[in-house]
Amino acid sequence: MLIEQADRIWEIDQTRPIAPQLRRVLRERIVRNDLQPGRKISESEIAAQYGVSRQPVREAFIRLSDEGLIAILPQRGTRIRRIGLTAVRESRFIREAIEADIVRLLAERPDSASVAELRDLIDQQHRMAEGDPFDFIRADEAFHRALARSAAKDGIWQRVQGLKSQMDRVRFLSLGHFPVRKLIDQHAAIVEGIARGDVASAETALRLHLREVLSDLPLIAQENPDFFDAVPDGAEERVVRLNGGDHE
Amino acid sequence: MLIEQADRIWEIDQTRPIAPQLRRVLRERIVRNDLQPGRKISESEIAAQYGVSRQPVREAFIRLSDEGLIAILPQRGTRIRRIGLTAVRESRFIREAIEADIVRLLAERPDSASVAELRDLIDQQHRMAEGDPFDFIRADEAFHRALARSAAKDGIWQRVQGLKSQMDRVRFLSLGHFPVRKLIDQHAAIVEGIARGDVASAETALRLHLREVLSDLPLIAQENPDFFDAVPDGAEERVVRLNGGDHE
DNA sequence: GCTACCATACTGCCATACAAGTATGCAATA
DNA sequence: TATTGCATACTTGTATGGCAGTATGGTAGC
Repeated sequence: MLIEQADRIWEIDQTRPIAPQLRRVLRERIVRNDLQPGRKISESEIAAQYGVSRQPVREAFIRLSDEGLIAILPQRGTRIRRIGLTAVRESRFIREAIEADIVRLLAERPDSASVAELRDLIDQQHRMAEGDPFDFIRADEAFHRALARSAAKDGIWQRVQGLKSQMDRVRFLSLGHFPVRKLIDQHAAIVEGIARGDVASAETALRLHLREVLSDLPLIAQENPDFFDAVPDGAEERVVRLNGGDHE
Repeated sequence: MLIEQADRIWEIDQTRPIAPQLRRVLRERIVRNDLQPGRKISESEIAAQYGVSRQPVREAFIRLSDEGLIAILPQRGTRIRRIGLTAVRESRFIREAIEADIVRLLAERPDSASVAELRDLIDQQHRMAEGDPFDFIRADEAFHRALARSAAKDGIWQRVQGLKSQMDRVRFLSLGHFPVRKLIDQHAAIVEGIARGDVASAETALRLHLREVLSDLPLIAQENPDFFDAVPDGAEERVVRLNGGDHE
């Protein structure tokens, strides 16, 4: 289940509700940069492409627009939004805040079953460290989701996913060269913090981890200027100070 | 601006895009319990009511469904969702996490202009403490929004608003009897923590504040059983431990 | 060569029509 | 009386046509 529900996420099953399927497919195509930022799309174009009418396409567009993946300009057209540094950072900020509290919950009352499950997931990650980066991304996703579920906040994960799409676009741009080993080690640090009931260290580990993922965001933006909004340079990111170590 | 853009939020301006207006109006009606939980609504009913076609209504429904305010059952109908204790608590949890980090940011680098603005808002709240509860809710909202804007995370507030609707439904049920004075004092505690640069105390003040708002959630649910989902009692809420004061 | 104008094609938005599934009430039957 | 079957009136989902506003390319005028 972790590896593949993948078979053909790219096809539309005409016998089931079309609009939600389209939403999923289009989001995937955008996040994976198959539909490139700046490209114009239209309801009729996509409708023809998938052999459906414009109506479900429109409904998919609306949801994607809410997610910030496309921009609908009335009477002018619809286009894939470029990746906005601000949007990505805000998504990360929100996600860090939420997951930090989740991890604190877990560390305050460590649960051996959950810890075991998380360690299992990390083992899986080790095994696929050298393989397809896609698989690792899925594994990473499973890990973070497991964190939420362990804290009995599974419903929250669904909310978070809408935000995640912004970050995911960046991750798919940096597919090859992110430090898998390092990320796995950070996962492990989080879990061990939880297992020891060390709230502060678990929280710090998580915050560091989520910052790592986008640490070379400016670099990626420089390497793929066409995919990003004009960068308002000088606008440095403000993140909360980590609780460990430093003091006034 | 704080008091009234209110004139007639309940009317539809046929010359402007209809779907977004409908979304706003319907959300307001649901949050204020004008459209009561459990009630069945249909696209055609609402369409006739506002003198528009089904299409924009449908699009508004989709968005409201994403917010968790209504449930669309294909071929069966659409109904106003009852207030789910879990959904409310999850919304509150997320909001606490985000705003806690925002407050930490502010307290780490106190900005006299922002502090002055926040104090102004609190003065306004004092002046309208005895007045229409609606006005106080708006003032409270302005305060929390100002927090986000001061941290240069204004974009985040828009994301948070989607979650807030769940909490707002509860607030509108408890309109008369929430402790306005106490809430204002808590606002003040947050601001003074920020002003002193006391990160821990500001954060704690905010977390306490957001918990206060829903402290009598079970009571409200008991008093208005028709508005709430069947309560899975015994499921107590898990919140993160506050950093100040308490220890094992 | 340059500018202003206009026809045309295209867009998203809305209205309407049709399709398919579901609840409901009534009637026929056991 | 209780139950089954069906006609009917809903529901949402999808398709299609018309509308108003916008970009675009060519052309006429200078």
